[in-house]
Amino acid sequence: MVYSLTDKDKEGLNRALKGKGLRPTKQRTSVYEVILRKKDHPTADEVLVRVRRELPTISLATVYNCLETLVECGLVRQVNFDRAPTRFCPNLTPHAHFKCSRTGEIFDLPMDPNTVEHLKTILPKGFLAENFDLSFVGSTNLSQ
Amino acid sequence: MVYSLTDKDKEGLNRALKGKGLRPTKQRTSVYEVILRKKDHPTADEVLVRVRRELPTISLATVYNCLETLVECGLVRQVNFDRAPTRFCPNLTPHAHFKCSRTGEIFDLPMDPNTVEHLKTILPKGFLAENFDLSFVGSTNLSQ
DNA sequence: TTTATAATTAGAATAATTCTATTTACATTT
DNA sequence: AAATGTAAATAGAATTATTCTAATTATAAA
Repeated sequence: MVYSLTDKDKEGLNRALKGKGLRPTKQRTSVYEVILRKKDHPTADEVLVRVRRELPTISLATVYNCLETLVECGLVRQVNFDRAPTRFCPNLTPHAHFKCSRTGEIFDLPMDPNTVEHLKTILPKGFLAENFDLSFVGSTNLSQ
Repeated sequence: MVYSLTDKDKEGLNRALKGKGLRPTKQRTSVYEVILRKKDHPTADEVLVRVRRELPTISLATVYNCLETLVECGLVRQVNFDRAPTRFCPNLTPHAHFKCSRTGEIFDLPMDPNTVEHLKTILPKGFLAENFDLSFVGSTNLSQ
């Protein structure tokens, strides 16, 4: 094994899975590992490539299954942009996403609790949000 | 013609298209008409069905072309939810979307300018947003 | 250890979107 | 008004993204 989860992350995964009555199989562990290791926003295809370095025979269907499980457990989030495949994100802190239309790069933008609270004020009575996805598209000028 | 655009909407369409050097063909007009008429959030497939009542031979590819053009002209917006086909929205006022996970229904949630300004404060220096997409998923209890 | 269940697998199936090559419509120039 | 050039529409194929299916394997519990 080239990579491996920290004890803390491993434990977090085990606890979250157990909470749903699910098992920490090597596929799930490996997918989680890959998602945590490089904190970018891979598509399912990209996850497949990375996981295959550890588990050369894993299929795309299993990667989808594992990612779906991780999302259900609240360990991974899905990120959507217009007409683009789903991307997956291990950052569980409140944040938005920004895609640079020039480079395609995706950035996490942290949101303070105050902003999150402010956001929720737009929910009318009777609307209970389980989660939200806030994505910006624009251009970056990071040269300064 | 059963339906038709108001003069105001027609003019808005013409002006927006002309601004991009494009022509108001009957397909574009009809797609726009359908999108404006029923203010829900149809997928491209649903738009096809509706437009075919007017233009029975129009193809899905043309519907995609027209929708893309309308998006580029700023007359229609795309709405994304996890693992779901793109939906299209004619509401150009600042708002978010809420999808009820029970019924699948999608609601527009208006955002006041103050909230929009607040949102933009999370953009770091050098990040210029052209647009954003804010989507909530949760449950509604509209029985009260 | 048997048994029951959950998970994985490959590959097929489906759904969503884009591409291609041809035809048609439009606007402009003659 | 006819010819010309370009934009748009078209059908259908191709591609991409995702889900489903049925068979096999792994795991946990009895």
